[in-house]
Amino acid sequence: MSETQDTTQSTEPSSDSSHDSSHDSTRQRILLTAGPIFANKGFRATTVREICDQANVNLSSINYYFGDKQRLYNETVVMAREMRVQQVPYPEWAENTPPEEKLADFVRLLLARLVAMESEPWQVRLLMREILHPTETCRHMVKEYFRPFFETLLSIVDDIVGYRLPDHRRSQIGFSIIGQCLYYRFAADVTQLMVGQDGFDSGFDRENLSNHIIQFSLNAIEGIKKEQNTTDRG
Amino acid sequence: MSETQDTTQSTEPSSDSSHDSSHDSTRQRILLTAGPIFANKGFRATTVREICDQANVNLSSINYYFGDKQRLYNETVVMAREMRVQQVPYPEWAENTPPEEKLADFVRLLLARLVAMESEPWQVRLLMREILHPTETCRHMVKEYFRPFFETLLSIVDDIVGYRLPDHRRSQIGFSIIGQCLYYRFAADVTQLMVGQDGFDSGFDRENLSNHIIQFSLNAIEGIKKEQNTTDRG
DNA sequence: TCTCGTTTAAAACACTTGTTTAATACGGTT
DNA sequence: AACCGTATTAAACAAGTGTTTTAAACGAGA
Repeated sequence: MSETQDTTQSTEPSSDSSHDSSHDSTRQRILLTAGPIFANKGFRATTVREICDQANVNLSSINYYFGDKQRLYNETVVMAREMRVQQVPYPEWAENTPPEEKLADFVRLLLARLVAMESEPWQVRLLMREILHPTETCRHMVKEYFRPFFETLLSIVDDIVGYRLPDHRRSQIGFSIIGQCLYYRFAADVTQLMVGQDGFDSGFDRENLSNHIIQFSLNAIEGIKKEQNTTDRG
Repeated sequence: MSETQDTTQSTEPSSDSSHDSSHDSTRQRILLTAGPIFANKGFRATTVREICDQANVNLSSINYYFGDKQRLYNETVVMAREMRVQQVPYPEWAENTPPEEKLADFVRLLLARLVAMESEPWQVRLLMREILHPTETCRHMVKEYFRPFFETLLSIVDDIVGYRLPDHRRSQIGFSIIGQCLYYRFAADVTQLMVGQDGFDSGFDRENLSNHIIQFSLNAIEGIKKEQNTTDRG
């Protein structure tokens, strides 16, 4: 009765957790190997054989532990986000932190999470793939994580402006800031082609970049603030 | 021998041009059918059978006209760019056009080329794929088209600022502007998920968007200009 | 009509892919 | 030692892939 374990794949393989009970070193190894490969080549172009070879596990292990390739992919995506958030945690702000400083921290956080020039940011690349072509997994992440994250940014903008702009104006400002950061993730390769390797190394490190985006955005918001005031008065 | 039409691409291997002499309706049909499919599914996920079925040509036609799948893809990419540039041509400016207005036109042009909400912008989607994962074809496009395009933008920025900033500062400003535009191409789906279908339709049409990006960027540049001046004096 | 180069057609080929099967090795319990 | 559920292995399977082959249809010129 209690031993319903053998019904693991009655209707669907279910990939379920009956396996990961004891030592899941194999399972972990597959996940950590699959991540970077999926990140680099995408779901379709990645072959299970490649993963298994590189992880030194048998071909059928993927089916054994995850059911099929798709579910393995899903698990790597959620793992990627968790790892990335853990690697670059959210800042804690004091009560009296001025919003301008908060914005600066926010941009730095975003760039740190997105553009990790050093080390292998395969987690980021994987998440970017989801942003480009949202699957169900992504829809869930938007609702659960991206949206609150975005709302934080917008409330900071509100504080800087001094009052709340119309919804679409707030969002546009938010996307302008995020867009500048995202650009260097999406178009990193082309950017490098554009300014050359040397120019890229000298003027586009994260420090340099975040300073520019912060300044650029603060200036822009300041301008909007003034403009809004003049139209109010005029 | 007077018929030099077949020397269109001498050095290039086969896929050769001995075919396109007479009626190339089949060839054209393949190209125009392959474009959208490649744009939607990418190179790998697209099958030659799918293209042939949809174009109502025989399976071996691709090999006959293009040599192989890869060369067909390359041709669709260059065709896509040509079509897109033709669809949204570059503006002609009068001598005395103020740089602010040029910048506005530039942003509008970029958004028009990138974000064609209406109609099927499969050409754009195909080009974006190349930007994400540059191939040799893309490297050539960068050198030949993107770079001059970018330089135009930078010289406009120079005019607005009034003098020439250091190279990396100029480029950063350029990328901030382009980044804001590109964002709505790359992250369109997620953006829609973020603000909801209604909010998206009401506040994110191209007119609205370009106005925001123009204002945002002009404000930012104006701020940089002032700052630079104060640091000069201080 | 016959010929010949070009274009289309159908089938076959060779290979890769995800998935499944059936057998074996392992570790703890009785 | 015998047993049994778990984990691993090697082999096979079935479907799909890009490419090649071989033959047939077409169209114009002699």
